[in-house]
Amino acid sequence: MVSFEGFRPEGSEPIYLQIVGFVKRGIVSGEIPDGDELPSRRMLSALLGVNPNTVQKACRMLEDEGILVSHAGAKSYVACTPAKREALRGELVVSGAAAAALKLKEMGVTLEEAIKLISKAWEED
Amino acid sequence: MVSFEGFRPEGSEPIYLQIVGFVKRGIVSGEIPDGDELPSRRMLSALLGVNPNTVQKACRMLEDEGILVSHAGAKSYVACTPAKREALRGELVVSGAAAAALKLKEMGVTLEEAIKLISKAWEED
DNA sequence: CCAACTGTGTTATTCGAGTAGTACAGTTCT
DNA sequence: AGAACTGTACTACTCGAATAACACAGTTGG
Repeated sequence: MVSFEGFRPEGSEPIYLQIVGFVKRGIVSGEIPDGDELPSRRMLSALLGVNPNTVQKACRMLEDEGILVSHAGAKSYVACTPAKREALRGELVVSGAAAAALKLKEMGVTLEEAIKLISKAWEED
Repeated sequence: MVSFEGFRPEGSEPIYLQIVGFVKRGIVSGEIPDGDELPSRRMLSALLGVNPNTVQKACRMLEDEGILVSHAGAKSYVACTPAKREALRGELVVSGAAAAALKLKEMGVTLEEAIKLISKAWEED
């Protein structure tokens, strides 16, 4: 069963996109294995304190991307082949690192300084 | 005069917040010096292709934070003491690095891998 | 002075995200 | 079979972001 313990909606990004991102990152990290069961829409919405429709929208998006399999009446399961997992990893990690690097660089931070800051943040978490 | 050449609204983040962030990063990088003149609301909205009210909302927020000085009828100028600039730098750089580190770490990326990715993204931009 | 700018404020409208409640159909298990 | 779940669909509503079109007051330069 996929655990949503470390997840709380925050910031201005739409909640359903945050849910999608959370699941994707969980898959990439290996924390969410292939075939893992997803909590029901109602269960999950209660756990996260958000509306069932918001959860449904996230699930719909995950299903459209082929990461989730849902059948009416039955439970939902994560379906992610190793190939798709690698593609996801590339998509998320590279874009994430690039976006962070771009913003830091834009502020006049040197590469050495950036590495130092990243390393420091790494420890503190 | 503050240049908005490298700026285009994108993503789900509200445009007025993106404008605020752009100006803040410009100040931190030194690209926008203290006392620099800001394009008028109408001029800026035409340049960015957004509504004057959206620009006004961003300017209002910057003024509330003491980064911008506006007088009715007169032009607007950036007003940022060295101390405030350092505070901004800390706020943006540290939080940016921390957010990047958190996301990468969450995906099971090692620190060495993260540094490698950041370095690569640094060159490519 | 006066025309052309500047910032500011107001009202109305559109649009998407999120909330709320309900209904329906398929499955799973006893 | 029947109860209890499951996903799915739908409508109505609130709220904030963004747009649009103004009106008003202060500043500036010819």
